[in-house]
Amino acid sequence: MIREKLAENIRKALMSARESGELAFENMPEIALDPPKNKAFGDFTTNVAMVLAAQSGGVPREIAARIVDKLGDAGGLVVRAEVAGAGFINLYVKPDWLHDVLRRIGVEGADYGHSNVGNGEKIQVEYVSANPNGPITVAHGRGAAVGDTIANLLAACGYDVTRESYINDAPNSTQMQNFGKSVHARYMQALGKDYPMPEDGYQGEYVMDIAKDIVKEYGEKFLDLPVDECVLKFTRMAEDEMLALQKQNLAQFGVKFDVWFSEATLHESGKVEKAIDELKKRGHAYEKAGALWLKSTAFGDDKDRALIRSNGQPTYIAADTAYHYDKFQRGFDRIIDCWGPDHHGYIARTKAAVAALGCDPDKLEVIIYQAVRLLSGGEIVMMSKRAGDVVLLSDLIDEVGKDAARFFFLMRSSDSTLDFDLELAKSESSENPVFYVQYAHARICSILRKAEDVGVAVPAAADVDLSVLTADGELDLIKKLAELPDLIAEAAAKREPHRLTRYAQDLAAIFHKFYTECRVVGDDEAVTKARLVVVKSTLTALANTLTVLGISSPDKM
RNA sequence: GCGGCUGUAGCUCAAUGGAUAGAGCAUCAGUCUUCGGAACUGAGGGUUAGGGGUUCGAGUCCCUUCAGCCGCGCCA
Repeated sequence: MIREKLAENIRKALMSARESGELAFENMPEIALDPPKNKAFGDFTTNVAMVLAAQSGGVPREIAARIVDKLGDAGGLVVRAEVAGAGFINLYVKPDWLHDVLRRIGVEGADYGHSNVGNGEKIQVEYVSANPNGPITVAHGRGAAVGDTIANLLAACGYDVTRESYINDAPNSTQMQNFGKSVHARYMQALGKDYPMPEDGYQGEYVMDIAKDIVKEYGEKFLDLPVDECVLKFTRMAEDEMLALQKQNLAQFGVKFDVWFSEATLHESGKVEKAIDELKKRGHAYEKAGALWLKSTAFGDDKDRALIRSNGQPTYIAADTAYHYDKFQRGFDRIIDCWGPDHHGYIARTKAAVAALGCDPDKLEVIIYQAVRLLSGGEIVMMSKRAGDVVLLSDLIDEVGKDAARFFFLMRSSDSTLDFDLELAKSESSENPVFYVQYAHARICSILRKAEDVGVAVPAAADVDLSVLTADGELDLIKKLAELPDLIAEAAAKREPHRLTRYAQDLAAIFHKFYTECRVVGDDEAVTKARLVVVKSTLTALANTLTVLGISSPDKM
């Protein structure tokens, strides 16, 4: 588009200046063209003169002046080019580049903002990955929103994305055993027995619900079973129920996985053993104190990690190593794991394990999102699964709605802890950013309904004289629309979904301003038609942004 | 002790190494109120935690000090 054309012309100017001896440089610098922060600095600005000065010497402003001189009107694209500040070149582009933006949006529609930079590269995003011993909680919620949106972003950029969640269902894990014991204790209690909960048992209400379900279906049938056998049976039953519940919770949140990968199957299929054998074969495993260890220190980890305990049971790390080995064997070009903050210490060992297996650890990328604090009336709502006062994702959705929940989880950089203000999220006012954004969408729909009422159809951009668009409110809005493709590409590349929520808010604000300044459906037919194109284009860009975020675009509110 | 994240306006947070550090909320003052007022305009408010360094140029990169949160198992 326009920027490639401008960059090409700048390159030509540079070459020409070098040939005439006015500039000296060895390597053609990258031509960065950015919309300036301050619109008094033109439509696009480039720092190429300063880059050249740093590379080959010279005074930036003088270099800039020579480039401007050679650039001329850049083949008719540029109205004015000027040197500013420390050596920036500010370009004022002929206004019809904005018309191209509108025409492009009209043609691309729901694909506007998407690209093919991924070029079909196979990429896997793993997120949520909860223990199947309880419902999805608010703590999982951020991971679900972040992982899902990163997957959406990558898909929008032409990657071949696989969404996957790992089920931590290893039958001999202490967590799952504890869970089974808790269900068992509640079962006994539900039948009126005085039976103690295990130490570190799961106190959540849902455990009692599971027990009651078992009583309802089977009555006292399991009362005489040996405890161990009964616990195992209950673990399996409860796990199935929880997994189904988790899927339901996530579906309610707009999250669906292509693959649910069970840890238990890794043990059953012998893949854990195989991975361990491979590590032994490669000489990266050794025995000590009756246990088998991975020599992860040889690959940058702080200490070696146990693979098989002295009691013969494989550790979580062993299974996780087998899991990542399996991912690599499935042929992904890139693997992204999305983990909570308590897992940051596992990056080094997971990469070490992968490297020890002969896979490229650089293909494995781990995104750590920081914790969520729920605030209600300024007070922190406590979350602890075992204590039972956990906040469930389904409760949060019931409270504030799916859209607000997703938007709030995605508002901040993943690196920052997130304070989730419940009152704000459910307030139906302009203070609530998700309402502000959705309101803009609904308002546009309302304008389009109005146009329909008075019998004006929204024309195609190509059929309209767009040169009547000259007001600041109109031009600012179109410039914002023009940013979307770069924004999505950048948010995808940096794995930063929060750029989208910010863009949505900015776009909504600029639209509201436009709305105040520019009446759309009015007496002047030419202006009405052109503005309808602008409004419809805004609708498209806003809806596309919200779609990537997994948030609905309401026609009415 | 080791490691991670964070520290920016009264509050919550933005800012590919770029120009005068920006939004929202709150406060104060206004607009408009026939396309949805869930809107818009303006003002005040800053030593980007402190110190050093790198360079044309640092909130951003490096070093260091301080503060807050989190993690550091033959748990998962």
